[in-house]
Amino acid sequence: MSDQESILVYTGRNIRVLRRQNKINLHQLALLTGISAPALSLIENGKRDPRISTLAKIASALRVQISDLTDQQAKTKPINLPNSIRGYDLSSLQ
Amino acid sequence: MSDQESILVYTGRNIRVLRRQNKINLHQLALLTGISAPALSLIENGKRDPRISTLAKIASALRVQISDLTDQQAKTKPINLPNSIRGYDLSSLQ
DNA sequence: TTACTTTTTATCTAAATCGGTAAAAATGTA
DNA sequence: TACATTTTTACCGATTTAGATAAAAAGTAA
Repeated sequence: MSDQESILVYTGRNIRVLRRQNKINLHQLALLTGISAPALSLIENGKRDPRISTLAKIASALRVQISDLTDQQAKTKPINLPNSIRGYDLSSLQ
Repeated sequence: MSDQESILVYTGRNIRVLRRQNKINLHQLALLTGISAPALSLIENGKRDPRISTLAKIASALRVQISDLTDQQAKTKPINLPNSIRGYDLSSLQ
């Protein structure tokens, strides 16, 4: 043990890091998950205590395991895949 | 990908396996977590969608990471430590 | 079988999530 | 600066979690 930081805080931070690595904004993540952008904002800021099904939707959209969201020391440099398969095609989303 | 089993179902199963490996019943886990035994029963049976703070309490009581609860293929044979430090001293709990 | 323990289910109340909407604030860009 | 984008905050209503309690069901041992 070491840090005494809230699970909500570092889970939210992990989500934000992963979302920005995918270069999508809250609105786009909302479209991908079905979770509203305001709710996502609260979760990323550690101000909401999401259910595991909510975490599962986020993990699925970001293509990571739930543990990648809940691990305190998340691997910040994940899977650097070639561009062809790295991101989503969000062209259909405004 | 492969299985299409609910996160709730295998998370609940992981908790039940880990709880029984620690040889404690729902009542004792309730005392350790502050979560009522009926609530724990629902979670273990995949009938409730717990918040991550609830999962965190359970993980802490079982001395595992949250990811050990949410991983679909959990390591069923964890840390076989010597008896002296393996379990809790539950003698103070009835 | 009869006890005893453990788990499950039901009901109630309080509090929280969550989507939606709207507006405000913050951030970024020209 | 001005303008656009993004994020945050504040409501609202519907649904759900969760503790408490009690009772029913299931499991275990004698």
